[in-house]
This record gives sequence, structure tokens and C-alpha cells, in this order.
Amino acid sequence: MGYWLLKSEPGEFSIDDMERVGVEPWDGVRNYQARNWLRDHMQVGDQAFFYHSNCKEPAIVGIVSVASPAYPDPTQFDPRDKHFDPKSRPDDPRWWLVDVRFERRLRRPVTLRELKEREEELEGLALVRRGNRLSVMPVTPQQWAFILGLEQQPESG
DNA sequence: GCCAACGTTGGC
DNA sequence: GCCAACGTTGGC
Repeated sequence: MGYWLLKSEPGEFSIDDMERVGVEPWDGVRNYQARNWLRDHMQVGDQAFFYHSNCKEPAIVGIVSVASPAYPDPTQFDPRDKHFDPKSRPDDPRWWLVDVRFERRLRRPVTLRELKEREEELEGLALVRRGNRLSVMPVTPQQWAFILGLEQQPESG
């Protein structure tokens, strides 16, 4: 079982939206490293943290699961879509996605600030590295378990 | 292949 | 809204 973290701007698509729709195509990823994780490493059934970025309180707020194998992101071929990529060809798609399924909310948001305070335990997690912009990143089983442990504690600091 | 310019991300 | 960090682009 693989573990991941997916960023989403709550102004665009929040955990509320995720819960309401149930299953969502994770489209719009336009970063090659993130694309590679999606396309080459995600497996159906993998678990992922749902992270709110670029907002008042950046935090992990929920858990989703991978609900489909990777397939070409249809928005790259739609000229009216803001994620349209004129250089991508249907016979050689550049951008891929998976469907994700809502699993649950965390008992409380586990904030970025809090995660950074525990950098010793979360060493290597891209999210807490300075300047990181990756929107799809792997999480180790140890990091996954540690963050689930944080969820069970009241926020400190 | 270098690297300056530019656009985007995302915390603050 | 600011701006540092980073990825991409394109001239050379």
C-alpha cells in the first residue's frame, strides 16, 4: 500500500467539495515530477492525505484513496479548459490523472506549522522542505503513521 | 547547453 | 498583497 499527499486550494476544491462529490478526477496536475508520481507509482487503494494549500491555515484536513488507475487527463485536450496544453497529443498524452475517493476527514486539521515543528520525525517529507511546490508527493509509512498520531492529539504550541 | 526572463506556487 | 523559490521557455 502506498501513501501520498495531494495539495488542493480550498478556494478551488476543498475537502467539503471532496466529501460532497465522493469521487473526483484529480485533473490539472501540470508538473512533471507530480505527473510521474501519479502515472508511474500510484496504485488503486493507495491512501493520500488531502492538504489545503494557499489559504489562511494550510493543513492536512482529510484522507482520500486512489480509486482508478492512471489515465490521460482530458482537460489537456480541451481548448476551453484552463489546463489546456496545445503541445500535448492524444496519441502521446503528456498529463495524467487518477480518480480519488473521499475516505474521511481528520478529527482536526493538522497544520503546516505543526508539521514543520515536527521536522525531525518528518525528515524528507517534501511538504516541510523549504520552497517546495510539489503538488503530489509520496509519504513514507512511518510519516503516515506519525501524522495519524498527531491527529489524535490536541494541537500543541 | 547555458542562462536570463518570465510565470507560477504558496507561505506569510 | 508581497515576494522567495522554483520550473519552464527561448534566444543565443
